[in-house]
Amino acid sequence: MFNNKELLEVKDRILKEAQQLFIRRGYKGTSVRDIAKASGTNVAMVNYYFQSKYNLFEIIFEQALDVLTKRVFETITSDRPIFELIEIWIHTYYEILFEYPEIPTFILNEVSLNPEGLTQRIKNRNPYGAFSKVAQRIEDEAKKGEIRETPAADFLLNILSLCMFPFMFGNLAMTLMEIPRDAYDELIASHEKYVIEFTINALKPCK
Amino acid sequence: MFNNKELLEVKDRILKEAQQLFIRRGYKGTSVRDIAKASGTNVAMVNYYFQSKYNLFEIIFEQALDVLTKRVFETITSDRPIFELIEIWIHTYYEILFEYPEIPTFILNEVSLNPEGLTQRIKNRNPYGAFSKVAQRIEDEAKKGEIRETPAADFLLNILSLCMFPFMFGNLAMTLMEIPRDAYDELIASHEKYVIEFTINALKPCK
DNA sequence: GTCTATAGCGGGATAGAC
DNA sequence: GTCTATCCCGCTATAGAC
Repeated sequence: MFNNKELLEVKDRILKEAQQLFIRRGYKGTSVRDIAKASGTNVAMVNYYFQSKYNLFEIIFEQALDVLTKRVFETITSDRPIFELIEIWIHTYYEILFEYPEIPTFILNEVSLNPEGLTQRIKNRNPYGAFSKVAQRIEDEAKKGEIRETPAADFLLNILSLCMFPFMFGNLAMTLMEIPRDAYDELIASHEKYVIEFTINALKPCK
Repeated sequence: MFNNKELLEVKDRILKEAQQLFIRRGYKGTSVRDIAKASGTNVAMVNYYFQSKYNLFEIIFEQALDVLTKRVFETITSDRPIFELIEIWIHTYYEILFEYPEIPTFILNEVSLNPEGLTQRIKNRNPYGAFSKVAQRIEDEAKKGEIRETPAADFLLNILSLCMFPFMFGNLAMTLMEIPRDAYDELIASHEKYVIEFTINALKPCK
C-alpha cells in the first residue's frame, strides 16, 4: 500500500526519493534540488523536515545498514546443523541483495569517503555479538570433526566476499557481457547455488 | 627516482596528485582546485595540460585499469599445473592490491556512477581473451578428473570476490576492529593463504 | 506547512597579462 | 609556460510572505 506517490505524506515522499538517489548516485552525486524535484516539492521543504542534507543522508544510511544486518544477524545465531546454517546464511544474503543490489557498494563507498562520520554508526550495532557466536560454532564443529580446522575471521570474510562482491560487480558485468538486468539476475541466482556448494566443499573434510 | 616533487615536471606532478585524489575521494569528491593545490600549481595549469577535469580523470581511470588487469592477464594465461596456477593467480591479485588497495572500490564505484562513459573503456581491453583461456583450462582439468566439475564463469567470479572484497572491506574493517593499517595488512596477508587453501579444497575432488 | 526569492559559497573553465 | 582575475553556474541553507 501507499505505492501511489500522491498518497504519501510529503515527508515520506522525500525519504523514499532520497533513498533512491543517495544509494544510486552517492552523497556527493545527489543534490537537495534533485531530491526535492523527485519528490514533487521544493528545497525549503526538504530542509524543513530534515534540517540539512547530511542529516537526511544519515537516516538513509542507517536504513541501508538495517537492510544488510538485521535479518542476517537473526539467521546466523540460530542452532541449525552447521551446513544447513551456512546454506541459509548465504541464501539470506542473496535474497536481501537481490532486492537491494546497490547497498553494499553504497555503504562501503560512503564509509571510505567519510570514515570518521559513519563508522561509529556501524560500531553501534555491535556486530561482534552475532559474529562471535558463529566463531564459537565453527570451533566446536571443527573439534567434532564435522568441518576442517577453520579460522573464523577468515571464513566470515569469505562468506561476505562471496555474497556481496557479485552484486557490487553487477553493473560492470552487465555492460561487459552486454546483457540486461534480468539476465544478470538469472546468473546471480545460479551463482548462489555454486557459492553454497563451493563453500561446503571447502569446509568438508575428505573422509 | 624522481620521488622528489620538485624534480618532477609540472605535468607529471599534476598526474601524480590527481591519481591520489581521484582514487581516494572519487570524481565528484575531487576538485580541480584540490589537484592544483596538491601539485603546487594553479587551476589554469591543470586545464592547460589536460583540457578539462573529466579528461584528466579518464587518464587516471585508465591507469587504474592497467594496474588491475595487465599482470593478472599474463599470469592466468600461462601453462602451469592447475593448482599452481590458481595459487599464483590469487597471489598476484593480493600483491597488486596490497600496493593499491583502493583501486577496486574506485573502479566499481565510478563505473556505477557513470556507466555509459566508462564501461566502454573496459570493454576495449577485451577481457574475454584471457578469461576464455582459463575457462578452457578448467574444462580440461575437470575432464581429466583433477578438479570437480566447475562452471568457469562462477569460478572466475569467486576468485574475483575472494581477492577484491577483502580490500574493499578494509576501511570499514579497520575502524570496526580498531586496528591500524599495518595490523590489517597482516590480517590480509594471512587471509591470502586461507583463500588459496579454501579455493583448492573447494576444487579438489574427494578421492 | 508551503513556497519564492535570495544570500553566500565553491565549483569548472578561460581571458589576458607576463 | 605560468599565473591572476574573473565569469557563470549550481550548490546548501534560510528569510520571509502566505
